[in-house]
Amino acid sequence: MPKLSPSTQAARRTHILDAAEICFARSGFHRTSIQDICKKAGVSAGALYVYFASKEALIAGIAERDRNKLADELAVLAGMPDLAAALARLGEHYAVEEPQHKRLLCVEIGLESTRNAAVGEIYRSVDRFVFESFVQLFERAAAEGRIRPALPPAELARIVCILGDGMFWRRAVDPDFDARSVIPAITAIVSGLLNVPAEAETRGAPGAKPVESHGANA
Amino acid sequence: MPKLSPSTQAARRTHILDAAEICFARSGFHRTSIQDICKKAGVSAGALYVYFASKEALIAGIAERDRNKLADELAVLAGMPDLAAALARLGEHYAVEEPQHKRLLCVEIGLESTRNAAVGEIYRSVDRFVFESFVQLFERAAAEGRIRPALPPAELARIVCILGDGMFWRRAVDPDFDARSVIPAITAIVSGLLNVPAEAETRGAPGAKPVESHGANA
Amino acid sequence: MPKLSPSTQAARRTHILDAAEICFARSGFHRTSIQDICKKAGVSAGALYVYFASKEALIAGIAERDRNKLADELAVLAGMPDLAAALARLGEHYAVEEPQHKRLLCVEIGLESTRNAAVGEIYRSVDRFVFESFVQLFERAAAEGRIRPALPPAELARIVCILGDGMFWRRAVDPDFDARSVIPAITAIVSGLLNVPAEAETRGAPGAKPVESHGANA
Amino acid sequence: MPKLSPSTQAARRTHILDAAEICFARSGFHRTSIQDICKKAGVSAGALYVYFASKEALIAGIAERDRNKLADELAVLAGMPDLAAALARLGEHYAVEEPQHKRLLCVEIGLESTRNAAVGEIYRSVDRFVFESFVQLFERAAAEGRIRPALPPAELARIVCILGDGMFWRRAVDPDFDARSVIPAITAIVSGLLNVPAEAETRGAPGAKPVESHGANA
DNA sequence: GATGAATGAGTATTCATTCAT
DNA sequence: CATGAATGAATACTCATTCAT
Repeated sequence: MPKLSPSTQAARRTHILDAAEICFARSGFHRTSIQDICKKAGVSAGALYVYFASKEALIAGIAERDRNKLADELAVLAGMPDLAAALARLGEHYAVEEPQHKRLLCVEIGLESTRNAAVGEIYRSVDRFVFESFVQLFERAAAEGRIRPALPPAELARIVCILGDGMFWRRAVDPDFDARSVIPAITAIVSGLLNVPAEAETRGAPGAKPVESHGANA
Repeated sequence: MPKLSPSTQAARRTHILDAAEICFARSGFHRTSIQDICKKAGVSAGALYVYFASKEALIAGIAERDRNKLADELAVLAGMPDLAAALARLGEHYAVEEPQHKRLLCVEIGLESTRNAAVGEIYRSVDRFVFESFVQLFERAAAEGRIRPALPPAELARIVCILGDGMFWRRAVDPDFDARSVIPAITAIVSGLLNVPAEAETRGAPGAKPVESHGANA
Repeated sequence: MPKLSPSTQAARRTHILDAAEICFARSGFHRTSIQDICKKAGVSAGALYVYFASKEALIAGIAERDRNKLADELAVLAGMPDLAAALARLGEHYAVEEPQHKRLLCVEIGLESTRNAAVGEIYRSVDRFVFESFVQLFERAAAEGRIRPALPPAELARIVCILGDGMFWRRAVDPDFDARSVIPAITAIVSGLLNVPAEAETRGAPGAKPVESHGANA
Repeated sequence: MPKLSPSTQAARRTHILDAAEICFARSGFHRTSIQDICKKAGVSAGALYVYFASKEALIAGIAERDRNKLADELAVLAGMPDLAAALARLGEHYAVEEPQHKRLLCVEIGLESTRNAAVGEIYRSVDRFVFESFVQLFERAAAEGRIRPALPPAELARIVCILGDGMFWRRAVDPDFDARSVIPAITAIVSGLLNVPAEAETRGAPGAKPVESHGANA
């Protein structure tokens, strides 16, 4: 077998990561054995170790791929004109559409990031990127007059992150949680914070009104 | 040998749970060995197995104790007259005062709850209790005119939970997170949602103003 | 099972070392698996690891025991009045009586001592002890007029060691080697080097004469 | 693909053996992996297996080459007129000049010879050759009156071998051993055993004097 | 002939759990 | 009740060897 083409190698890596992701999500990093992953991937232990130097490297690989996907998606979002709609879309995606196994994986990665230097590095770098993206998004939108927030962009970003984290955690851990039904209220809160001027409101985030109304009569 | 008095037994159990909690928080459930816990507790393996039938039982014991403490604290909260202040106090407690190791433990428990029936039972029952407590709290406060929320109590409770979850997750996983600096804004959001009538505002949740102000100029 | 008495513990350790010694001698350190030793000792893997922290520790334990035995035997020798007889006895013991497996073990230890710090430490410390013992032996004997060597004690010790090493190596590695038949000639050489005065010669190492005779007419 | 010329094949074999020798000497036969050797030789695993059927064959190849070199060197020696000088030269070469890694390799080979039939065959055949060479050397020298040993040639050969073995072992295993400083005394012993007639002594084996002198004053 | 990815049995070590004392 | 030695299956990882390209 001569040297595999880089694309084949990458495909092999991806295939193993896919299998590992499923196993890790199902049982957690530390209750998943290398053999489990090999079986799932239909690959021998030796072959796996051609692509990943250790179980740690596999975990880091999973974390990296997952986090990079998040970063990519956020980058796409940053280009959308309607900020509130984009955020609603993001929430919808992560809290409703994404399959349960990905969410558990995400908790697993976050937890691992506190105890594993390599994963921690990856995790925090993406976390910083997400935060910075939000800050820039808000700064630009404010500069262009699309929003008039009462809070500075960094604080706004913090709160948006916390709301996202809360949705994500609840969604991961509470099987009865109906994300769809809270998204309107959450969106309304965010809209309120962003304080989108009336003339800019084209389609109105559903549920935005309540917040504004009670804000008005406070 | 005469049977140990129930109180001695309970003390022993508590002592072992304390040791387990520290170990579990430090290394996670599945990277902590029974021997680690025995060493920490200064107890032999045989003795540990007198009080806990298995490692699973120990994990469930930790989960139960942790969740019950949360439930207890919430029950105390329910008796406080000033709702917004009570919530701010709760947030302060969990997001600022509580030591890091407890927070990681909590993530660990939540994650375990998705894969371990016993822990899941405990976890969800407390989760339901917390939710119901909030609902009742809000219902009572609304009935008594202390708050005038635009949203129904259940939705309100959902959002408060999500905010709490978000703070807790971020606090567990992000070493740079400064909970104290976001609490005012969070409190303002909640106050906005609760819509505390002007005459009821005794001390004003710090940061409540911003939300109201920008709500006003929406 | 309460704490085993120290003597029982020591017996257990010895039992495992015995099994390990046989296995190591038979197949070498690195072709012997822990399971081989467990089987030979009739002990589970877990039990073995109660007494030895690692395979390395087991190897070091073997080396230590073997070297200490050598040191002990040499100490006994040092007390014997007839030096030449004592050396002949030592040679007889190591080159003839000792079972083959012990000799291979010894080569294994020597080789390991060049690549394993712990074993190296043990090995060299005993080596130094052996050398120093010989030096002192010769110094005392010379001071008391029992020998009149032409070489200084240290050089004498060096050569005796080399002769011993040569016998031991050959005995370990050459299945046809008849140690018994060369001992007389070796003894004669050593006697010649020690130059035992005529009146002191009680039993005359066989073959001593030739060396002296040709020494005399050189 | 056309068959490689025999000389190219031999060169490849030699190249691989060179790499293997370095690796084996550094880490021992059983802690050296085929991959280590491939890396050192800059050759793929598949290519290595074209030239050597197995790791065993590689070890045997190393043993064979090493032993044959020894036999060759001894054959050269056999042609030298001055026996004592030739022996001193041989000792000098193996105990002083030869690099440490070769000596460890030699111990490794000797040890392996006791457990591996193929290596054992090679090892013992060279050992016999060395012994027989010495015997013939001594017989011829005695017949020609160049030496007048008190011992029969075979015993003489045995002792010379033992002295050589002792030097080699010590040199391999004792980092502080100063071979050069003992060679005179060893040479003196051998000269004494050979009993070179006075008129034959042309240049005197270095260090021969000491033995003679103390022989004289016995 | 050469490559190097793949195999899969084998390795040292750990660990939840038991049970003789 | 308490002890801690003992169990033995399970784990991550290695490595001699093969073989499709």
